[in-house]
Amino acid sequence: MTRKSEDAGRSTIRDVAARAGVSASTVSRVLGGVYPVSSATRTRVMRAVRDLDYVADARAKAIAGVGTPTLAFVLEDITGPSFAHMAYGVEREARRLGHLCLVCTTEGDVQHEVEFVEMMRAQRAAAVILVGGSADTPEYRERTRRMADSLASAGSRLVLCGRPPLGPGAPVTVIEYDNEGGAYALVAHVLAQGHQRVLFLGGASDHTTAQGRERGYLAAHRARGLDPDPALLLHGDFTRDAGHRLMREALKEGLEFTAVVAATDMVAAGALTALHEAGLDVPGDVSLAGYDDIPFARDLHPALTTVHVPYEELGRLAVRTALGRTPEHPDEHLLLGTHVVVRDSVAPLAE
Amino acid sequence: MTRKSEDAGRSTIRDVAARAGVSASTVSRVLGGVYPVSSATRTRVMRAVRDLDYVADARAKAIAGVGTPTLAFVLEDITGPSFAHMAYGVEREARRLGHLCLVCTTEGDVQHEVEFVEMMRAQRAAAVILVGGSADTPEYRERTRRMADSLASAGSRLVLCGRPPLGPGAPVTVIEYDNEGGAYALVAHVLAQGHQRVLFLGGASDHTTAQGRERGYLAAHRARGLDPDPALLLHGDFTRDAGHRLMREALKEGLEFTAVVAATDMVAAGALTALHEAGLDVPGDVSLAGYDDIPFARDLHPALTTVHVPYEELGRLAVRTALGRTPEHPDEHLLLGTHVVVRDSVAPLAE
DNA sequence: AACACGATGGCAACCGGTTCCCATGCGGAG
DNA sequence: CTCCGCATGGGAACCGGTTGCCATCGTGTT
Repeated sequence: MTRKSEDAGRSTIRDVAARAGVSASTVSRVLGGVYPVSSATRTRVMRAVRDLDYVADARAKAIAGVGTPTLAFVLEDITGPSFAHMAYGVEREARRLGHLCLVCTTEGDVQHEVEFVEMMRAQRAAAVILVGGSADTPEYRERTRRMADSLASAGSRLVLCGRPPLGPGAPVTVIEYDNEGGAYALVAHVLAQGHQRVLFLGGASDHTTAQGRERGYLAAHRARGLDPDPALLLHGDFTRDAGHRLMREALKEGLEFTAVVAATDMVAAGALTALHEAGLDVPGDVSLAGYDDIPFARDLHPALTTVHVPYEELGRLAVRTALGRTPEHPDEHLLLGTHVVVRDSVAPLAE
Repeated sequence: MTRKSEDAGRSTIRDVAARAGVSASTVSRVLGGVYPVSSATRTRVMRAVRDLDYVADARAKAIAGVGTPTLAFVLEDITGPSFAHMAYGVEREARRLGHLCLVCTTEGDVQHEVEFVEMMRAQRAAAVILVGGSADTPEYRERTRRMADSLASAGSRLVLCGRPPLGPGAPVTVIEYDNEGGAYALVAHVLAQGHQRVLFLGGASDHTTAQGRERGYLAAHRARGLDPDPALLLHGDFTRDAGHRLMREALKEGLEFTAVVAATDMVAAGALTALHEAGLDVPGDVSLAGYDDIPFARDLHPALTTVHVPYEELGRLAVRTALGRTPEHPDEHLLLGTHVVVRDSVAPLAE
């Protein structure tokens, strides 16, 4: 009889109006809730809405200026535990603030990133959050600055989360965590155990996160009047496999060291496996430390000494400050602190 | 002079038209690309577009029927490694197919889930992917079925990914992986090593994923004519902490067993730590196996024997089949296979 | 009984695009 | 030289909502 069920969801506000015997404006007002409508009319409208299983088209509402705001966030790889935690923080806070949350993984492809940001500008996203370290080249700054400007001119906002800042004047919000400070504290802890030759399993040498951690490594040495052997600075990337490979090579080449500091826990995990494969005991034969304090760090054997980074908090802060920005509170640049978590993988130097 | 820079991004197609001295339709056509436009006009328009830094409002395009389609996916917790991999698969495939990807974490709250699905219906999302096991109660079926119907009537699509199916007739796409089969194979492998008393660290007892794995555990025993001691079936959840706690308790209570099968690798990781804390050697004193084959499984010590689940592929398939559904290819119900990965944590029973 | 006023709800304009349909103007063919 | 047709671009309707403004109607007041 009625075509009620077959294409119900496709119905428009005018269909509802027709069925309720009122005008579209009235339906809109009933659904809006504030405008005074007689209860008889309201009932008829609500009934039509239910019959038709009507839901207002969010996109149409958006264009009329009453939509659910959206926020986007872009990262290299969502499977990385630390990124996943940032994602979690972002999503949670976005939800709390009533925002929808778009996500894009770039797999490190700059082109993807640029295109996605452009799409977000078209979507009129309230903010775009770029997550994760990067090479800090002039090209990077130029490109990122352009994205920031174009978003800003569209009334949106670029947030750099754990990414190199752009220098003064760029319309960006920057939230970082202290890589250098964390690495400094961690390496200082290792050196305090008497180790003199500590191997550093770093990331890509142009990656700012990696650089910061490396600077901390060096600074901690200098603070003790030590001058680390450059041969002990190895570079790979932030993956488990890189840690495994680098460690194996170091072992094969007969590099001498009594402790290893990895640039991330993932790297440390790979390195640990390589050490075990070589029959070495950790921390008996060699000490090992990581960075990030991913949940798994506790379950490595021995439990990994590492640096805790408040990733989830980072994500939340990113959206909060980006969205909460007002003329009185313009650009912000936050630097979150970290702290080392002492577990079992670093021991005093024997002998 | 010109107000070019200050509010550039806010410009509409009519602003561009005015600046180029043409009509809005012409601008639309130039940007659309197909309609014939003289090259002089095209140049003028493009120049105006560049000057104003104009980008068409994606929401307005969407309502006019030419938008970028969107797809949503909903999970409990994005920080779980297996979920994160599904998320990765979903996002990748969505991007490949030109879809935007909305994400929502529910933290297990059913209300969130329902509300979010309703929002997605309003957003006219092409598909909504629900990820992760759940209790399979009548209430679940009822609720989920309602979501499926309402999405279907709006021309959208519900996908259940690793979730209990709804029975025949519901407009859903279901993609599962074989929990029972995987657990069967894994436990069979453990039993084949001579173990007789194998402890099972399960998940919530009403959770379908947990149930499937438990069924596999039981079936493998029966296939060998064994009747497992019910005291060896422990229930917690899929977290690392549950594994740790359960294992500690089992040890304290003096439960007898020579092998442990955990319902997930996370649980296994916690259990492994508890075993180590108790001074037990794995696999010397007790064997241990996990489930999921998360990347970290290799770096536990000993490397964890586990069941590989193609999570990323699962995510991709979910979007592909949901989007590729046509009248000729209606509902699908796929069951992906798994395989056990033998590493070092399970050893033949000594003696 | 006439009048004022508040409560309701419809009309139409608008948000920012797309596209159908038609008018114009140009060039080439007969 | 006239006629025809195609290339080009404008006008207006439409997508699905919201909202300002105004007409109407019922009721309370004097």
